[in-house]
Amino acid sequence: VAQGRARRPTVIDVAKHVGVSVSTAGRALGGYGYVSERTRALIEAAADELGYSPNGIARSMRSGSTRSIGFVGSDIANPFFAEAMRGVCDVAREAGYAAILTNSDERLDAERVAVNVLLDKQVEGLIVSPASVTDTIHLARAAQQDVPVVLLDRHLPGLGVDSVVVDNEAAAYDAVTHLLDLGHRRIGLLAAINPSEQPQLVPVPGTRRLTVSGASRPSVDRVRGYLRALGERGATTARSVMRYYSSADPEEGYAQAAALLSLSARPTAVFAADNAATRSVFTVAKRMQLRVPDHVSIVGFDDLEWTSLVEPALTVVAQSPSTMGRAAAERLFARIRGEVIDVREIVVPTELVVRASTARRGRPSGR
Amino acid sequence: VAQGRARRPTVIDVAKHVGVSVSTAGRALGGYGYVSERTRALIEAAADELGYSPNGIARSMRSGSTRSIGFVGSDIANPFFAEAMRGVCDVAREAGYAAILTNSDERLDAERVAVNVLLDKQVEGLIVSPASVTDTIHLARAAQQDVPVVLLDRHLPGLGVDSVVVDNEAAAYDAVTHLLDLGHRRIGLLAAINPSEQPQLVPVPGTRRLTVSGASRPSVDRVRGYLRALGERGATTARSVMRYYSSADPEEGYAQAAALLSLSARPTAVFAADNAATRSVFTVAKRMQLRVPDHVSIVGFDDLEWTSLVEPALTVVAQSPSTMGRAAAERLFARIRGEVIDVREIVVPTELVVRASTARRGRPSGR
DNA sequence: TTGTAGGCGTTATCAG
DNA sequence: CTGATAACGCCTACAA
Repeated sequence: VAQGRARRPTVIDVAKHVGVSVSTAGRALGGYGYVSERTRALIEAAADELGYSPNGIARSMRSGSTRSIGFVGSDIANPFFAEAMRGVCDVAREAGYAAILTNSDERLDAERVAVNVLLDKQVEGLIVSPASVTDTIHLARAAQQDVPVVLLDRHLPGLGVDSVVVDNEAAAYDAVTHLLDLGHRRIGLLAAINPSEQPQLVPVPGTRRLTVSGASRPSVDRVRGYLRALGERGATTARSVMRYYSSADPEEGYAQAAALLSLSARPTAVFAADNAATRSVFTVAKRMQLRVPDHVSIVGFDDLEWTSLVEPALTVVAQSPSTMGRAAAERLFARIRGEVIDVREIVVPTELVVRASTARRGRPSGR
Repeated sequence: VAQGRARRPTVIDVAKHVGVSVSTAGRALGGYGYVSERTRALIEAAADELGYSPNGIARSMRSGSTRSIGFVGSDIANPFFAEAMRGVCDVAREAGYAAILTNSDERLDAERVAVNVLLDKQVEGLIVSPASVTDTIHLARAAQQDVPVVLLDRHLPGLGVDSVVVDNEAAAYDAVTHLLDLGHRRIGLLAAINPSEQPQLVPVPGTRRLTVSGASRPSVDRVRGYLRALGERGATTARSVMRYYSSADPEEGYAQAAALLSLSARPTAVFAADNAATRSVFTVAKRMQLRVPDHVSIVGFDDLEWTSLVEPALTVVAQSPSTMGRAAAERLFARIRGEVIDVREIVVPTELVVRASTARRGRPSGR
C-alpha cells in the first residue's frame, strides 16, 4: 500500500476502484439510499483498502451544517472558564457537535477577531463572555447572520440575546450581610475594576446611601451589592476601604490588598470580589501575620480548590461554572434546533459557603 | 434592509448587485488578483450593504486547508490541560489557526470518536494526550492521512510521532532523593494507577533493587524513579508503603492516603506522584492532625496555586504545562509547514521547588 | 438497485 | 484589469 504521498482518496476513487458510479459509492459510504448488500461489501472493502474517510468539509458545504459551535472565553486557563468550557464541551458532545475554543485575554480586538474567525468557519452557534459591555458590533454581526449567541457571565440588555449569569449583586449582598451579621461594621472591599471604568459612587436618591453607576458587569454588580448591604444597615462606606485593581496587572491586587490591610483604621473584615482578589487578600494577610479571622475576617469569591485547603478554610461565594457552561450550551442548542423561545437571562444560583475565615468581630484592632 | 430570513449573501449576490462578474467580486472580496480601485470600492460598498461575509467552509473546500488544529485532552477542566491548552491556543492564534478542543475523559472510546471527528473536520494537525499506550490505531489513521500528530504528556515509541513530555522518572528520582538527603528511609508513595495496569515489581537483574515493569506512562515512570532512588541508597521498598488509586475514583485517593498514614510503621515522608495524590495526602495528614513536616514530610507533584498557599507550603515537582502546550503546538506547526525534521521526544524540564513541607527526619514516630 | 447531472461558495486558470 | 469556466468532495434529484 506504498502509494507515495498521494492525496486523500475520495468517493470517486473508491467508485473507480470498484467499478461503480460515484453515487452508488456515496450511498454505501454515506449510509443513505439503497445499495445491494453485495456492492456495499465491495465498496467498503475498497474504501478500507484505499484508506478512505469522508471529508467533513465537503459534507458541511453541501448540507450547510458544520455541527460545530464556538466558544470565546477571556482566559481558558482560568479555572472559571476551564470548568465552564468543560460543561460546554460535554453538552456539545452529547449533541454531536464539536466546540472550537478561543480566548480573548479580555481584549476587545482579540475577541472581535475570534468571533469573526468562528463566524467565517460557519459555526452554528456562539458562546461568548464579552470583554466589553458597550462595544458589541461583532456580536451583532452574528445575530445578523442568524447565528445564535449566548452570553456567559455577562448580560447585555441591548443585544437581545440569551445570557447565563449569576446574580452577582445578590451574591455580594449576601456575603457582606453575613459579615454584618457577625458584627462587622468596617468592611473592606477588593475588586477587579479597570482604571478606565472606575465606577462612580453616587447617592441613592432620597437616602444617604451610596451605589455605583455604570453598566452591569460582574465586578461592578458585586460592588453594588456590597454597597447596598452596607447602606441598608447604615455601616461605613468609606472610599478608603474600597480598593480596585486592574485584572491585567496581578501585582496590583497584592499592592491594593496590602494598602487596605495597612490602614490605621484597618477594616475588621474584607470582601474579596473575585478569586484573584481572594488570593491577594489571603496571601497578604498571612504575610502581614494577621490572624484570620481573629484580626480580620475574609469572605472570598469562587469556591476554588485551594480555598478549602488553606488554614483557615475560607468562607466564599461559590459559583458553579460547569453548570453555567452546561446551561449556556443547552440554551444555545435549543436555539440551533430552532425552538421558539423568549430571550432570557438565565440566573444560576450561587451559594455562600461559610467556613472558618469569618467570625464575630473580635477585639477591635483599629483603635 | 429588512429582507426576511434570507440566506447569507455570497460573492455572486454581491457581484450581481454591483453588476460585475463573480471573479471580479471574488478578487476584491478575497484580496487576491488585480481589481481597479474604483470597482473595488463599489464592491466593498455592496458587500457592506448586503452584509456579506466570506464562507470559510467553501474556502477550505477550494483551498484544501482549514487552518485549524485539533486538541484531545483527558480533561480540559484539569489545570494541567487547561494551561497546556492555553499554550496551544496562543501558538495557534499566532499562526492564524483555530483550535478545536475535545476531552476524552481518559476513555479510549471517547478519544477514538474525538480523533475521528477532528480528522473528518480536516484539521491539519492533532495534539493528543492518549489514554492508552497500547491501543493506537486511531492515531495511526491520522498518520496515514498525512495529518501530523504530536503527543502531549505521553510518549509512544512505536508510533513514530513527536511527543512533548517531562522526564517523569528523573523528576520522581530527584524528589525522592531530596527526601533521602533529609535522612528519610521509610518513604511512602501514592500514585494514580488503574487497577487493570497494576505495575509488577520486578528485580533489577544482578542487584537486589526493584523496578517496575510496563510501558512508559507518567504515573508508572514516576514509580520507577521512586524505586530507583530508593534502590540506589538501599532504603526500604516495602510494598505496604506503595499505594495506588484509580484516577476514575477520587475517593479512593483519600482512602489510600489514610491507609498509608495509618500504618503502625508510618512512613516519615511521602511522595505524592500527581496533583490529586498530593491533595489527598495533604488533606488526610491535616485531618489526622499530623504535623507537616514534623511528623511527616510531603513532596507533591505539580505546582498548582494552592500548594504555595497552604500551611506549610508544599515542596513540589513543578511542571510547566503551558510551556509543554506551546512546545507541542510549535512542533506541530513545523510539521504542518512541511519542515523535514526527525521525530523527536521533546523533554521539557521540571523543577523541584523546595518549600516548607519537607524537613530533616525528626523524632522517629514509627516506634 | 444503479447511474447521470447539477450545485453548495470559493478561487485558480485562462482568455479577452 | 475583467470575465467565463472549471474544480474542490459530497449529496440530492431524477431518470433508467
